[in-house]
Amino acid sequence: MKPTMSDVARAAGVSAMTVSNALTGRRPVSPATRARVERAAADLGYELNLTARHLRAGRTDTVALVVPHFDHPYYGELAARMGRHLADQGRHLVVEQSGARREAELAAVAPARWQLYDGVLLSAVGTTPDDLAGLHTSVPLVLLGEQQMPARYDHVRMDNVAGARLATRHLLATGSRRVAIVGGADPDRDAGMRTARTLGWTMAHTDTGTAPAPELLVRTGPDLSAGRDAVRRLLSDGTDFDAVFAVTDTLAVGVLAALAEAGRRVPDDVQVVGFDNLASSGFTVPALTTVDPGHEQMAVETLRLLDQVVARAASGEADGRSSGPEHVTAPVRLVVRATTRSA
Amino acid sequence: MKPTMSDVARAAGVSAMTVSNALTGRRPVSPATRARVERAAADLGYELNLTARHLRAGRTDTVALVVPHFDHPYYGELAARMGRHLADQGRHLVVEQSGARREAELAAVAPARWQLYDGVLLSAVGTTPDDLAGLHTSVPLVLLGEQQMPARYDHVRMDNVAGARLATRHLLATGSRRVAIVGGADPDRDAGMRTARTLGWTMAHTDTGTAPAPELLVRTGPDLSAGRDAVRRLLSDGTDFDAVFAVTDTLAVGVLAALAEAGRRVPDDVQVVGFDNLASSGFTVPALTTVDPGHEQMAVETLRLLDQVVARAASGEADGRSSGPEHVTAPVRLVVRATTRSA
DNA sequence: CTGTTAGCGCTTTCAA
DNA sequence: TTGAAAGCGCTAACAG
Repeated sequence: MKPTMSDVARAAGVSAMTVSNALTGRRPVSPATRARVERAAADLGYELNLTARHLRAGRTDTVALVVPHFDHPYYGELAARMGRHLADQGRHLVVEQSGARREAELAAVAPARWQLYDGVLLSAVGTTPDDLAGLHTSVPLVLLGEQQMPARYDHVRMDNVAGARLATRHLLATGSRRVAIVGGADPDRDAGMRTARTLGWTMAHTDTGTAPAPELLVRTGPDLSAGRDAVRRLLSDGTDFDAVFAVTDTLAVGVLAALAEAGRRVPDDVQVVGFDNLASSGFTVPALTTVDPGHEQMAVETLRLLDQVVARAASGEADGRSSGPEHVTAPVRLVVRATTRSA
Repeated sequence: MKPTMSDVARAAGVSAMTVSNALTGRRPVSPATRARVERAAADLGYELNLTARHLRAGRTDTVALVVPHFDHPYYGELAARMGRHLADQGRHLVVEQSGARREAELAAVAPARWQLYDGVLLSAVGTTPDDLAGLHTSVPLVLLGEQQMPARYDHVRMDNVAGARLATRHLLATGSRRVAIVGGADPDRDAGMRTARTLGWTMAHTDTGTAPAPELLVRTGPDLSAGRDAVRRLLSDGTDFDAVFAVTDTLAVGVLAALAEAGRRVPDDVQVVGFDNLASSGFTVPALTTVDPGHEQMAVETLRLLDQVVARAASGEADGRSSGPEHVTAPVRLVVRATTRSA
């Protein structure tokens, strides 16, 4: 059997309480006692049991971040950034993967898990507002993502419409007239990221008194290959286009690959803009013009809200009115690189 | 106060034990009782406390994977793959980030955390074999990574030397004579991934009865920009080279960016090979030839070893001789794409 | 500075 | 089928 504090206490000839104090330093212990305790602990190979401490303390000093996929660079970068911030504050971050599945997202924020973590950041893509609104408690939960979300939770998002509008406007301002959107969505379907970015694309056209041709809207999957396939399709359909707004940088990489393979020059024949400003986006050939969604602001705001809601929960408030849930939209910014011409 | 099982029991007019049984289904409960319990639980907004269960059960059904950085695609893909496998088996994976720092890696496998997880997969890059060898217990731990590792733990790695040799041999076989290595290391320094891959590069030359010129070895950081900067330096130094072996695909992306910016054609003027076969590597311009390190085999082997060591720990064996630690090297494979000429 | 008591919330006995 | 008691390992709270 694994040795416990009592075992150490017996071996050192002290009480368990003293062992605890000696090991954690929470209360002063005489040097002699501390030495004896440490000796005994080492001899027995004693190891602290954190589950017991958590049960006792009711806190874990750990925050969980639930993302759809570990291997999507956007989420990897998000997790890394969050992890750095939390580590700076001496807290732990653990990341879980939901596979973008509704059940997995719900399981991750299920009541049962709420004692495991002091708070949960959920990057929701598979759940409906109703799913989340149905949760019957005030969990320390902050929502991230571009879906429609229930109003009762704090929520941080990026300004998708403004970003897409900015991107598309830049394409139109630099001489493009037929701007395809790769990864677009029907505006009347879901209210997710794609829909919002499609709306921005449409609005940019409206701004200049035009309207995009319907055949320029290409629906796709989320992966690199989807971006490539979309452009191949456009090309094989003979659709006329002189610019592509890819709704994510990931898709944009596929778009660039397809254009290169078809011998279309970027930006001379076709301009390209992405969205997300991934770390790798400055290193495509040519370097990708994209929309920065305000990564850092989102991270900072998210953690601020988390602290707020955790404090609210700690202070025993069931559904406190001290400060209602906030809904933050981070500001976007266009990053002009080499896949677009200068104005 | 949050309601507990006793609260539910009182409300339902039964014992806590019956609540537990009714809710978990571990033991049969009469339909009428179950209904009353469920009713009471719902009314009170009862939520299971997992920390208590874990303390009691001594297991968490959760495995932790500790990686240096969430935002390095190699680790993101590794985590995603592990997560999928474990989810298929009904177990949880949580991922932590060590920042590649020695203390963080040690903290992640510190005794204190071992009750939190049924097992830990450590992607070690910051620790020395001695650090890990010093751990004084038989933790369910499987090591991943290309460092030297202490023999007492299971360890899964890729065949770096063979892979680098394969890559370089391909470059030499397709007509290149001056093969630069970007991200190389002095063979007599640490025994990490870079050293191994540098060794493979050297061996490929030896295989053909030549030796690489020292100025073709470029030391770099790990990032995209490091790959770009390495090539810029090579170019500005006037070093003659007609191929680049980048020790990671990430560096290779930077290499391609720098070559494009300098107007060197790939593969006509300069051939390029990477290492890791990231998901995005098929979508560079041109598509990157690279070494696949056997991702899937590594994942499968890792989980096999983990199950083994967890079982060993569960069966109370202190340092069981039933089956010693295994050291597995996954086989590599060259993936030829468009940054190299065909033989 | 150190010890005693009690209990975090759940579940494994053992008994009815 | 249900219950009572005991305890997982740790640490507040209250002595001393």
